[in-house]
Amino acid sequence: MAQSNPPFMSGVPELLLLRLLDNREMYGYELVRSIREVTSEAISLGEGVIYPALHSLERNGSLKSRRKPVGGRTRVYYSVTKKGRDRLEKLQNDWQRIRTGITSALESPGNA
Amino acid sequence: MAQSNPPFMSGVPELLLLRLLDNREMYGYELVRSIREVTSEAISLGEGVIYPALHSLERNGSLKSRRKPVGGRTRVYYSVTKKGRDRLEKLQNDWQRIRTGITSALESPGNA
DNA sequence: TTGTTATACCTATTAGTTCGAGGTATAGTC
DNA sequence: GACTATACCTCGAACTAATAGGTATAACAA
Repeated sequence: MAQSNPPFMSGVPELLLLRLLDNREMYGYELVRSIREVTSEAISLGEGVIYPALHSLERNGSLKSRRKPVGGRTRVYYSVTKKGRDRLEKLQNDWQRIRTGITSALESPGNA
Repeated sequence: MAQSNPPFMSGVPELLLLRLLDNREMYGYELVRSIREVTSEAISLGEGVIYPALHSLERNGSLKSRRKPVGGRTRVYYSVTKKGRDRLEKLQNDWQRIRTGITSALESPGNA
């Protein structure tokens, strides 16, 4: 059914990925689990969201990757570039602005 | 250029419209200005967003409308139905959950 | 050895919504 | 007579998250 436009999720995968990878390099499968953790289970993003997002971010220069063999398997580790850090900062600003705006609206008079 | 997927905006028009109309009936042009106000200018939605959103919400039964002639012009006033109130509650819950999750993630260790 | 689960990567398709630009028409002001 | 504000509307483009499905190895149990 591919429920497409879930409310309030646009930009969220990108923000979370950049935020986590700004800390330390991680690989896709690890990021999937990590996102559940750092959001206190509030947000869960599947591999079908994470991998395309990582590829897209690498394509536009926000991330770089390196392949690292670990115990017979190969992991692809991603880390943030300068461009990615700039993008992260912009996203965080956008988030703050919208978060504040909505909070403001929801608290507006008439909140019986 | 129709900049399409601005971060963090999905679901926002729907939430704000339902929230404002839950208070009192309003018409489209009024809602456009009102949204700027109640969000402290943080969020601005054009008519190209508002009118289609209103039509869509009416189509799915969340809103009902009535035409009201005012000084030679006709305004279309919208108000929230039972279904719309349910939808509003769900959206507010979604918003809280995601807002909390993201806050949690952004405050996670490594916030140099 | 067979079956199952966890790890680890990936793509294709769909859905649908926000956005800017543009269009019509009336009322009021300068 | 021109301009701005009010008030409604549609169209097309762009984009992105979600589900479902697919491959392959390692580890563990039965």
